[in-house]
Amino acid sequence: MDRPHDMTQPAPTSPKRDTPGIDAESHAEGFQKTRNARRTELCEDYVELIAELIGREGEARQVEIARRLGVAQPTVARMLKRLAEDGYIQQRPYRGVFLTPIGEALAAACHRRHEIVEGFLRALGVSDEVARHDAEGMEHHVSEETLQAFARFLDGQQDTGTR
Amino acid sequence: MDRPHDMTQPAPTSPKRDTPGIDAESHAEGFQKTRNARRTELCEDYVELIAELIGREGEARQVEIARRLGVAQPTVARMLKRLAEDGYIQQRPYRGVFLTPIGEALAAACHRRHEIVEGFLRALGVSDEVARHDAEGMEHHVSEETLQAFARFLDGQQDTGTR
DNA sequence: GATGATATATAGCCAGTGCTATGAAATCGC
DNA sequence: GCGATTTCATAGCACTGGCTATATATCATC
Repeated sequence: MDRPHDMTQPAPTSPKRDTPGIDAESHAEGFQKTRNARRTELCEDYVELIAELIGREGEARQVEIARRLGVAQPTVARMLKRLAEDGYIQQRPYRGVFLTPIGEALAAACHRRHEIVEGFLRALGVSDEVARHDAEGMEHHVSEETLQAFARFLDGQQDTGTR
Repeated sequence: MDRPHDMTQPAPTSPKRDTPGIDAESHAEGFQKTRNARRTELCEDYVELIAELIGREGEARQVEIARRLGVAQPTVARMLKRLAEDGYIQQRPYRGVFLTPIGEALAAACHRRHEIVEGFLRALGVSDEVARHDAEGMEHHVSEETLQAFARFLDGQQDTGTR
């Protein structure tokens, strides 16, 4: 079992049921998910960046990844090892790092999400620079449902916005 | 100096200037900010939750905070110590934790932001549950400018939406 | 006021993600 | 092909934020 979760209390919700609709447990669940998502976010940032580098520079080297992410090279090295173990990338020493099909798929999904979020913010009137920055932070927390809503809004804009 | 930033490279942008508009450095800056923001996010989550608990239950105890956040009580104890050192809260052992004026202000700001983000998502047609979850994740990454855009949209909705 | 329950504090562990320093391997230039 | 440069790997450290186990302090009840 991953987390025991301590079920020893005998229904602690009953003594104080003045909460509107959200009980403590589901609240906690959300926070836990958010915490655990941090690992995934890093993976996504790496894979997305690697895809971008390959597309733009023809290759993705550790030093360049490090420079883009603003971290030291050994930090990248360790993370790449993990990404390789997880099957997202393939490392060819002194030739750069490449995406596996799985990695490509993840990168594409992230890129699509990023584009939608950033485009959405801009459509709302947010400045380019801020849209880019906020999109970078938000993208990992946008569920598919919300993404659909963003996309819907963008479509609507396209119809009415070009008059 | 906080981060040396390694200025030893002689203008590394010049050899490959095929990037559209974003150089590696500003890219890196964004990631670094996002990383450093994590500490702040936790503070905000705590302060916001404490305010909510005080408002709803009349008091905020460690055990309850722990239950809401889905973490163990010692984790909360350590974080509360930090929040107290940082001047956000005041701990009165066995009587609960209270917000300082600074803490109150932070909590209010976070609450406002949270409300706007969640309301905005709902206005976009996102289901209540998902809106709540996504807002929790997104709120820390929404800049004031984007928040204003969200608020503007909500105002617009109010006018045309009630027809 | 003793005692059991509850609340808090503390110690010590682990994993993750930063870092620097440094070693080893490959590539490049000549 | 040899030395310099570049690229990558590794070791070892710090900090944060999880955890469990356990001690201590307060509260409530009798």
